[in-house]
Amino acid sequence: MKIGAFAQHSGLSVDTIRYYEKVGLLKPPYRDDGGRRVFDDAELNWLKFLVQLKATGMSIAEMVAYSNLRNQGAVSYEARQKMLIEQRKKVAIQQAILNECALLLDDKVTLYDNLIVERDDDEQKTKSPKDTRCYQP
Amino acid sequence: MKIGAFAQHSGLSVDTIRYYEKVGLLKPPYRDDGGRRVFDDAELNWLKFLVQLKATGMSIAEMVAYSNLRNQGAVSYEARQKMLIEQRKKVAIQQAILNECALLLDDKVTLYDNLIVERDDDEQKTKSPKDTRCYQP
DNA sequence: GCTTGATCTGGAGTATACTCCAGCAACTAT
DNA sequence: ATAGTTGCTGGAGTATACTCCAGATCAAGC
Repeated sequence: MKIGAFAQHSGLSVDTIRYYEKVGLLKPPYRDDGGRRVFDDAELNWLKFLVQLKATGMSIAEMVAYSNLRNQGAVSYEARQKMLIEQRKKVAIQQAILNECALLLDDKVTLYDNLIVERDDDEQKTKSPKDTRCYQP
Repeated sequence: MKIGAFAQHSGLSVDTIRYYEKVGLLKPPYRDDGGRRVFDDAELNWLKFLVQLKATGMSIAEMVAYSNLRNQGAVSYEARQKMLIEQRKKVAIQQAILNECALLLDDKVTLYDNLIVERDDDEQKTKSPKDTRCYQP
């Protein structure tokens, strides 16, 4: 598949694909007669994996390190696994932080419900104190 | 408290504190006789909240927008609540993505366990094929 | 008094990860 | 055949969020 389709299937832009190739995340692909890049499904799966690593907060530099290990073949299994274990730990930390923040946001949203009610109550009282008394004859 | 202590309590650097003030996340603090910033606990709590918003992936620009609403007082309750609800949704999405990535990483780590065993089996066979036959006399 | 460490200002510099552009080549549909 | 789309390269530019620096001031301990 050509770079446009490759980009679309991965959710990245064409420029980003070329950038990823330049920094070493993607291996230089086969070129057709016209000098255009042609990517295969294996490379698409690899790129999708990179996108997921990125979603975990891994930097390009780290992904390049992983990519280089991958290019060394079976001898780097341990090193690669170690990197993934490290990243897994970071994900756990991020998850904990996000869970905390989710609770905080929920609390704050509830708090604003209360603040809005209080504010509007005050407004009522200030504007026409007699109105409130209508309901307590 | 002075900027050094303020920075330490918030987990940010002194430079970052001044940067946050410059962009409008922190209001210009009281200055002592020597012209030094003096922060109070209320501002520390606000900053800690900002740090948590940042942890949810909110950008500085969005935080400034929120901060500006806050400075308008009670009239912006609804607008602020709306922002927090939006951010809460983004957090839910991030959580879903992270959960998926956590599963992926766990799978990959297990996969590497298997790959390592396979690789070492192959190595055994290649090096001394008789060895494997020892256990099948 | 003097040194040391914290703080000040304004502005420049950095890291990361893209993103865009000019100018050209090649494929594709009409 | 021609117009439009896609792709190419090399390099410059951008957005974000800091981070660092020079040169000065100020407070506190010896």
